[in-house]
Amino acid sequence: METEIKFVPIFKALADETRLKIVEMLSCGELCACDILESFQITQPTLSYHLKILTDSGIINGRKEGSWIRYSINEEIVTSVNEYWTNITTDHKDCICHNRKEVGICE
Amino acid sequence: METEIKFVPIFKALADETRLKIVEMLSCGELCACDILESFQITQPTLSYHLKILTDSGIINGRKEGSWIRYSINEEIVTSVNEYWTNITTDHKDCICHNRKEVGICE
DNA sequence: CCATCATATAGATAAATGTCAATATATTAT
DNA sequence: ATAATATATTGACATTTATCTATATGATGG
Repeated sequence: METEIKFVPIFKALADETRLKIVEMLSCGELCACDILESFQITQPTLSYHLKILTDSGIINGRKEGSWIRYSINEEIVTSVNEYWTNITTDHKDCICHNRKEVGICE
Repeated sequence: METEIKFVPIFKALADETRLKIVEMLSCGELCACDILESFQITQPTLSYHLKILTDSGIINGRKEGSWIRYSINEEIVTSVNEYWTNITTDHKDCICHNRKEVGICE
C-alpha cells in the first residue's frame, strides 16, 4: 500500500540553509550526526532538530548502527520530488485554466 | 551579469499548500490574481501576500496589463530548481565526505 | 557497574509566518 | 468627476519555527 507523499513538509524541510547543506553533504553517502555537526556552528540539539525535520519529511533516512545513526538520502523521495516539480510546472490537462477556457474566462 | 539565484527563498515559497497550488494553476498559462482568488477560500490581501512571496522568490512573474497583473511561471527558475535539486542530491567531487575519506574519517 | 560517547527530548524564547480587516492606489468605465 | 474593479499595503494577532541550555536515553568500553 503506497503511502501518499506530502510535498509541503518536504519543501518546508528544504526551506532552510542548514538543511539544504545537510542534504548536499549526504549526496555522496552516509554520515552520522556527529560528522555532520562538525561542519556547522550549531549545537547538537539544534542539529538533532534539523535531522528530525528532514527525516520526518522523508528526504533522508536514519539507519541505526551501534550508538551511531547513519543518515542518508532517500533516493525514492528525490525522484518523487523531481516528478512532482515537473508535474506542477508543466502544462497538463486537468488545469484550472483549461477548464476556464471552456467557459471563456481565460482568453 | 548573472544574478545569483537564492534557493532558500524558493523552497520557502514552495513550502505552503496555497502557493504550490498557485504554481500548479499557472503551469498552463497566465492568470490574473482575481482568477486565482476564486479557487481559494482566502481574502484578496492574503492572496496578494502569497503572490508577492512567489514573485520575490523568482518562481513567478507578474506582467502588468491594464488594471490586471498577469502572473506566469518563470521557466528559467523552474529549470534552475531542477538543476540545483539534482546537484545537491547527486554525488559530486567537492563533497565533504570525499574530503573526509582522505583523512580517514568516513569509512 | 561506571564513565563516555552519540543522540533525543523538554522547556524557554525571539523571530518569522499566515491570516484578517481596514485602507490605499491605480486603472477603467460611465 | 465619480463609481467600480484589480491589486497592494498596513497593522494586529495567533501560530510556527529555529535556537539555546539543561537533561534524558541508550550503547560501548573499561
